[in-house]
Amino acid sequence: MAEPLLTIGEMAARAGVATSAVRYYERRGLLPADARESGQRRYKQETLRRLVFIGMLQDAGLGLDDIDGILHASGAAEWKAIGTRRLHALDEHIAQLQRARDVLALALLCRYDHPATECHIMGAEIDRRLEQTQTAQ
Amino acid sequence: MAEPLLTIGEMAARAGVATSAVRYYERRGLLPADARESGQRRYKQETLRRLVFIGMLQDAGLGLDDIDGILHASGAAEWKAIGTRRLHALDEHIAQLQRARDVLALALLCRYDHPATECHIMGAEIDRRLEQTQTAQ
DNA sequence: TTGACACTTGAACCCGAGTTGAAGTCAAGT
DNA sequence: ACTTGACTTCAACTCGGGTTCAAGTGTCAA
Repeated sequence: MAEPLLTIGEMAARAGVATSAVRYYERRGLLPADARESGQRRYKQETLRRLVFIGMLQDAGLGLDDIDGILHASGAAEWKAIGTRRLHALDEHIAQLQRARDVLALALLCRYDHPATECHIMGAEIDRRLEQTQTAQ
Repeated sequence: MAEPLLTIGEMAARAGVATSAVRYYERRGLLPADARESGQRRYKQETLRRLVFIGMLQDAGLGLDDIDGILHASGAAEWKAIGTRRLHALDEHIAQLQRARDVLALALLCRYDHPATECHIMGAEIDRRLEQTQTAQ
């Protein structure tokens, strides 16, 4: 089998991250300090997969603390709890961005040459927001 | 008309932001330094609306530099150019989050009690990613 | 043996968007 | 007269996720 070990540079390139990030993850305990060959890091294939996995979770908006929690969870229940929490947060985040997107798109439809703050569409949105905070207290 | 002026505290509360943020925006030139009454800021209603507007753009993912560009644009063409760029970025961002969301949701469906990295669904995703970076060079 | 090259370390620095703290000012109320 | 409360300034700090730097080590080829 003699699985070939990867240098930090190879692994980083294959995962599409900087070597500095790999060292940082190792420092944070997200990646194992697999082995050293005359002082230099040599990583297992498995560690490359873990590195890619970290990237996927980051894309989903998880912070390195959460990722650490998932990687070091003692059972599926534990990492799924974190994942579920983040999934909800992500859904909410997406919905919020979608609303913001729609407002922005609408504003771009303004036909006249006035400053953005005076756009009647934006004006209506601003009023909506102001009323919300008024009534929210 | 004698439009009532707002103290920084009132304005911040109505817009739902911290007073420190208002001072910060003023320093950055996003808000006008309307007036002072014995050293204290007094803002026009219009400035409150501008503050809310800033919040809306922030929600849409714009940075304060872009917001500054929009607020100080010399014509609609200028602010719309910024807005359009950010709208595209926002669309891409939402799409990317959506993909990440789907992967995360899928991973949570794993039925067995193994660590997240060994989940076969994640495993497949990891392989997809690895192949992408392989072929992408 | 000299150079190129990829790697090593720890510490310091970067960014954006504010927040925090210390020390002071001002007007109103008791 | 004193306290309270909201404000003022400026500089320094926070946070997350790294990046950059200086100085050094190890290996290979010409």
